[in-house]
This record gives sequence, structure tokens and C-alpha cells, in this order.
Amino acid sequence: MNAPPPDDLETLARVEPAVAEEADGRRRRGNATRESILQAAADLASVEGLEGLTIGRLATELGMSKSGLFAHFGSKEELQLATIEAARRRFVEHVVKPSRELPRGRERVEQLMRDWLGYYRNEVFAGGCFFHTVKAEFDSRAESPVRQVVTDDAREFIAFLTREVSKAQQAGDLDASVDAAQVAFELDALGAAAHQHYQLMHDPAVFDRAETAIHTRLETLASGS
Amino acid sequence: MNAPPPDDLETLARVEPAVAEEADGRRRRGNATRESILQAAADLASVEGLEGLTIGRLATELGMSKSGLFAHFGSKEELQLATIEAARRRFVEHVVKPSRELPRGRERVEQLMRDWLGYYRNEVFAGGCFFHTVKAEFDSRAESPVRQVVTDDAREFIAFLTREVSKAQQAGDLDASVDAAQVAFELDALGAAAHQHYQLMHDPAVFDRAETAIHTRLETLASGS
DNA sequence: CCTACCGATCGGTAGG
DNA sequence: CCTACCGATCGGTAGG
Repeated sequence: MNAPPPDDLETLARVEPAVAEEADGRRRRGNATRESILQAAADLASVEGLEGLTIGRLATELGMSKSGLFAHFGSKEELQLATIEAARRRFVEHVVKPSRELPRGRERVEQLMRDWLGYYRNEVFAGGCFFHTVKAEFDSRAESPVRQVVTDDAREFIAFLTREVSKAQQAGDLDASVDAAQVAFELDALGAAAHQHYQLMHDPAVFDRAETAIHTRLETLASGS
Repeated sequence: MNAPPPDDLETLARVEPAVAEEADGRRRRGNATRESILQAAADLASVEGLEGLTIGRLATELGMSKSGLFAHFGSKEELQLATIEAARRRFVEHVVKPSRELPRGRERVEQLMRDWLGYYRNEVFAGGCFFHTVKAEFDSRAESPVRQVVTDDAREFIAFLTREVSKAQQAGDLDASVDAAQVAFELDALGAAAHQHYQLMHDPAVFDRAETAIHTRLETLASGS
């Protein structure tokens, strides 16, 4: 029960195949070590970016040797890509999943936006949202595998918001004559701005401002029902 | 004629005192070198951030020796602070000044937003907007002189937007019962989102999306006149 | 403005 | 998972 519909979650959370377990538990211990490295890496990168995430610093923080940590990944790029996946898991857990329990419609969109703002307010990553940091870091850099994953995730989140707006329109909650992608752009803009201001000024009043703007916008789109 | 009113511009552009000129022109040459260094630094930092802006790389790009360039500033932090001032001059020229020729009111607000979006579209800095890059870079770092200047500039821009909205309200163009700071927050959010999406996806259609959102929002605030 | 350095740190490797 | 390295690059200095 309460199993989320598979459509959105699978694209956003790209489930890794489970790794076969060794009899002595070595593999499980290795995976647990790897995951704890990656969660620390995601927090560090949410502050310093994925380039500022250095292997030496991460190793010191975890009480490991540099080469011991390095052996888990093989290259810095592999570490960066694995860190993005770990951060995605945390994001899905806090922002995407909770509102899945509500029926499709305006209420679900509003809950999703509240969860998103709450995730900012609670600083689920050490430096605010991991994804805002890395989007800004890679947005004007040359193409690379890391940049590609970052843009794919950004597109996916906007597409996810767009689908939720569409569903609310289909449910008769929002004016269906307005482009759902346009509304999703505006909602994304308000969330991102709240995050940016909060990280910079530490004033939680910005969340009220964002909620007001979201509510006002959705009110103008409310179908007479 | 066409001299901009001093109120907003001086706070945003913090005019440096003119340096006394030496008879042999050495000082002028020195200042010109310094400014060309800083403009290159601002472009580099708009891509790589103010930490990624390394003295060695900047020197190579300008065909100077590292220590020759370094001598102009004395520390990396001084270079970073001077680079922010140079970037501010460029921003004011492209975004703040042009709409000053229009009378206060809704038209001026809309022109300001068009100039801002045009500045993004034209990639006036090599990596999009210098200020978005450095805001994201420093937003979750520890306090420092550089971070302080970055937040001051961010506050100043929001305050500037807020004043322009207020003036449009006073001119009777926009509903005066809505909080001007709330409207400024929303306008800032839409501009910043357009920048982010454009840098990441290279799709200029996002500017139409932003303009549509800005226009729609201001229409809901239009006083019946 | 230059050459020639400094100690620290970077990503990565050798060998165990 | 470790110690012990590597060449490159960092910010910064000495001396001119």
C-alpha cells in the first residue's frame, strides 16, 4: 500500500540494480562504506561544488587515506557522477515522494511545492540544495559527462513539475488553457529564488514570500469549481 | 542632459575616486592595464567562479607573468574584490542605466526587465551573469569579505527593483495595495530562472517564457487607468 | 613588469 | 584498505 505510481519516480530516481551479496558480507560492508562516502561527498559538494569536492579533503573528513577512498571510484569524474546519484536519491526522498500519496490535482502541486520549500528550510544538504550548486557550477562550462547528467536532471525536474501541473488541469483544478510548461517554469523560478535568497541572507521570511507568490499564481489559474 | 538621477546609480555603481595623473602617463597606463586585467578576470570568474579564477590562468590568458599580474593586487582576495567592482560597472552599464531615460512607472519596470533579459541573451559576460555565478559560489560558504560584498550587491539589486516597483505604484500604474518587495521578489525570480535555464539548456525560448510571466504578473497588478 | 623560487595541495599511481 | 610516491598547479615571496 501507498506504493507510488512507477511513472515519475523511476525516471527521477533511476534505481541501481542490487549487487549480489557475498557470503562473508564483504560486499555489503563495501557498499555501506561507499554509500557513506557518497553521502558525505554530496554534503561537501553542496557547499564547495563538485570541483571543490577534493578527494583529499573528503578522505580527511571520513578518517580515511586518500588512496583508500580513491580506490572506490577510480577517477574523480566517477566520484562526481556517483555523488550526483546519491544526491538524487536524497532529493527524491524529501521532495518527490511525500506528495505522491495525495491524489493528482492542485492540492498535490501545492504540497509538492511546500515539501520543496521545506527541504530548503531544513537544509537537507549541508550547503542548501546540492543541485542548485552544481547547476550554477557547470552551467557555463564545456560539455562533459558530468555536465550532461546535471542538465538531464534539471530537465527531468521541470518535466516532472510540468506533468503535475497537467494532471491538475486534467483534474479540473487549474485552467487548462494555460501552457503547463509555462506554469512549471514559474513555479520552478519561485522555488529556486527562495533557495538562493535563503542561502545568501538566512532570512526564512523568503519562504512566506515564495508561498504567497505560488498561491497567488495558482489562484489566478483556479477553474471555477 | 539625460544625466541619470543620482539616487539609485550611486549606490549600485559605487564610483571610485579618480586617481591623480602622473606627468609621464605611467599611472594612466597602469590603470588601463589594471582595468583590462579586471575585465578579463570578470569574464573568467563568470565561468569558473572567483575561486576558480586563478592568478596563473589569468596571467597566461593575458600574456603576463604570474608575479607581474599579482603585483597589481597583493593578494587573491584583493583581486577578487576588485573583480567584483569591475563586474558591477559592466552590469550597471547594461542593466541599470538604459531604462533611466524613461519616466518612472510601469513602462520603466518593463524596460528594465527587458534590458536584464537582453543582457543574459547577449551573454555580456563570457559565462552568463557574473553575479549569479558568484552568488551560488559563496552562498553557503563561511563569512568573508568577498561573501559580504556579494550579499550586499544582491540586496542592493533587490532594493533597486523594489524602488522601481514602488515608483510605478506611486505613478498610478500598478496596484499600490500589493507589497512592492513581494513583486520585486517575483520579478527577480523570473529573471534569475531565465538566466539559469538559458545557461544550462541554451534555449532562447526561455526568454519568451520569462517575458510572458512578467507581463502576466504586471497585468494582474495594473490599476484601472 | 620579470625569473626563480617556496610549501601546500591537487588527481592519480605503484606496490603491497 | 595502507604508505609512499609522481608531476602539475595553487597562492605567495625574494630579488631585481
